[in-house]
Amino acid sequence: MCHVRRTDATAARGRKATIKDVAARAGVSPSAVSIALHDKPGVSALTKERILRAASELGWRPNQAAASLSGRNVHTVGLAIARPARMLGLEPFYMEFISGIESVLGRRSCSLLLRLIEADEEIQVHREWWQGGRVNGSILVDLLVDDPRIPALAEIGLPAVVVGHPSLAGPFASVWTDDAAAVVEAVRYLAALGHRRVARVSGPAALGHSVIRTDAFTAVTRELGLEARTAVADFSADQGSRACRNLLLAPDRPTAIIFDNDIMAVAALGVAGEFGLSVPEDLSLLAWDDSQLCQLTRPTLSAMQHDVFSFGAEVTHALFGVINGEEHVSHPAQSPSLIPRASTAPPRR
Amino acid sequence: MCHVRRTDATAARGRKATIKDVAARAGVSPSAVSIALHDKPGVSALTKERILRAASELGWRPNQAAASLSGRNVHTVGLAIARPARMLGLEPFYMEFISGIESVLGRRSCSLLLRLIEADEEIQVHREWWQGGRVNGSILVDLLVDDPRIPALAEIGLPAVVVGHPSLAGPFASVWTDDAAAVVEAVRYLAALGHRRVARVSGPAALGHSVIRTDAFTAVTRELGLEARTAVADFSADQGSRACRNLLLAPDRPTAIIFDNDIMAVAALGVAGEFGLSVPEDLSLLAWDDSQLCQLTRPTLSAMQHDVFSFGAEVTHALFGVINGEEHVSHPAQSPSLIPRASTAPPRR
DNA sequence: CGGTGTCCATAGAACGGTCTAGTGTTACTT
DNA sequence: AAGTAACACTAGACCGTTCTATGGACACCG
Repeated sequence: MCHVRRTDATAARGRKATIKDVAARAGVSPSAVSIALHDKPGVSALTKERILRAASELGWRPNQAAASLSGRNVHTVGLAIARPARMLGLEPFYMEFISGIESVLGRRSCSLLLRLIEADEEIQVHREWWQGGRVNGSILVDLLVDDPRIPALAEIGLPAVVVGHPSLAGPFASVWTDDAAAVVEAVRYLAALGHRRVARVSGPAALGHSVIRTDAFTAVTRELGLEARTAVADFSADQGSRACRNLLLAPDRPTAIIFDNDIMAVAALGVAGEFGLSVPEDLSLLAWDDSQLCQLTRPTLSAMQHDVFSFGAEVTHALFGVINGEEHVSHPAQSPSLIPRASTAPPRR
Repeated sequence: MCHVRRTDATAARGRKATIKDVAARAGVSPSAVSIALHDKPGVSALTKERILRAASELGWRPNQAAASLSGRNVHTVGLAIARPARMLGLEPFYMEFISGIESVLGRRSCSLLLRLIEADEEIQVHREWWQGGRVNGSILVDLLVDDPRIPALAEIGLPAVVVGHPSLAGPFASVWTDDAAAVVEAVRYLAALGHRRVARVSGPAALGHSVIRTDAFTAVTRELGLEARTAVADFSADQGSRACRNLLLAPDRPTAIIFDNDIMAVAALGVAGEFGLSVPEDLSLLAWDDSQLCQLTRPTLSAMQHDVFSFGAEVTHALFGVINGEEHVSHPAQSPSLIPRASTAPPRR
């Protein structure tokens, strides 16, 4: 389809212009064109102008594949995400994260190679990308405890940055948020409001950061002498609701619940309604990964806020560090901070 | 910096294995390796096995850049999205759409080249991608009325599929949902419930589908003799709320409002609360682009449902059609259909 | 035994750039 | 005037594949 006209010269040949066409039109050698294009010393200002004019007249852009082949830089980084499609759509996290990545890539005229996959395909995909020379490096997300990707991808020498605590990252550089500190802040806040029975709905237990948060939650509630309980879910509204129901059905139901993302917290608002509990009087709810979603609900949701956009940008920055062989790329990103809204309050006496 | 071990041979040479290394190890010529890899006739079963073993021992994958350079297929399609980062995060639409795209790409071991950009960069990005040989084709979204991308990208011969009505697509193939029919269905439904004053909060007026929906809305409300009003917003919660407030402040406020996406509809629930109006008794709300979001709120939101995942898949399918030079690729996708939930009901007398 | 296929395998030319090593010209030094 | 340095530009190798043309080996046929 799309019957279209082409610019003069390309149309005539029926193919895209190449560096040779440009060289011919400007009356120089291909080398000169390459030099002119990259602003390197070696051609006079006059010639350069002539070359660039010829290039734009022919609508020529250097073929990236050819450039990569000699130049060694493919101007691309890879990201593979393994979560069910439906869930991905709803989670604001990834899109914001990707936006952050792009904000750094754009400045370097690099692009993101994206793949949404099943978890067991990921090693394969990165192998293909790296060994096939499609990417300069990759970003690894959703790290598991003892993640099989770490040894496998280290083995093939993939330059990568891990999004997660260094303890999960093996030999890779990593950028992480201090989840433990954030959990402590959240629990202390609820304790200060007067809550004595506090629960938490976590993400999948296999995820590295779930474990880190769970450990921190256990430690800090013990330290403060709180009654604590954790239910495991998978970030989805469904499982979040179910976990929440189970917690509320227990004989001594908690007066405050912390959720590992905002979707589950939003879903919990509905569950509270089912139980005839009013938020925050009967039940305080505290979300994680604060997105605009938390401000859309009534009551608005208190949340542990996290600048996901900047986080993505920092991770990408770190990846370029790794690619360029810099040392000491790993570093913590800004810690999530508590944004109190209308869903948390002292418990009813 | 990921100090890592490499597989034997690559470590020794300090670089990735190439087809020559594989050929040498298997004791054949590079051509034979290429033939074996692609399952083409020309090598004996025995040799082939030897070659594949050598390849896997060296961890070799064909370099995509080199393959593209001769083979002409870059196994990549492009997608550039121009919306502010924050908004993208919240809109479930794009992630689901991308998931759908991926579901088709994955089967063909193609990848998606993604860029989040400012609107005025888009032509430039596609030029770069296409003329630089980075993509085999692109998907164009968020079509405007008289979109400048259409002539510009047709001119350079980019194979592309437009997401939107053919009237917006110029010479390009397109895949679209019948928005006009959906608007009619929505309005008829509200009219059948007994609503006589119906309003609509649209997306940006420059968007092609906003215009199509607005025209349909105007036509059908006139036909049914309803009092109709349209307010323009930009899909964001903020502007959605504001538009909703303006509608509700009018002397004869509407008893039902249709929104062009679900974010704005969710935001409107809050606004209704501000005004002391209960949904759906005092005010019916109908969302568009039904995502799980609509089921998370209380009351749940009635919505025009739209299988965005399949839509993405169909568009991608069509793009492959265009790339392969097939005719008659354009076609409508499934029309959105009404999912009545708790936010719509007959108006209070 | 020469002719004709068939099968296996290879040589070598693309593909479209980048980059190094070089050539030729001019200007400046001594 | 010879030497040299700076500059403008080019030839050609090279990156890692694919693909076409071709060659050799072997079997079958008349």
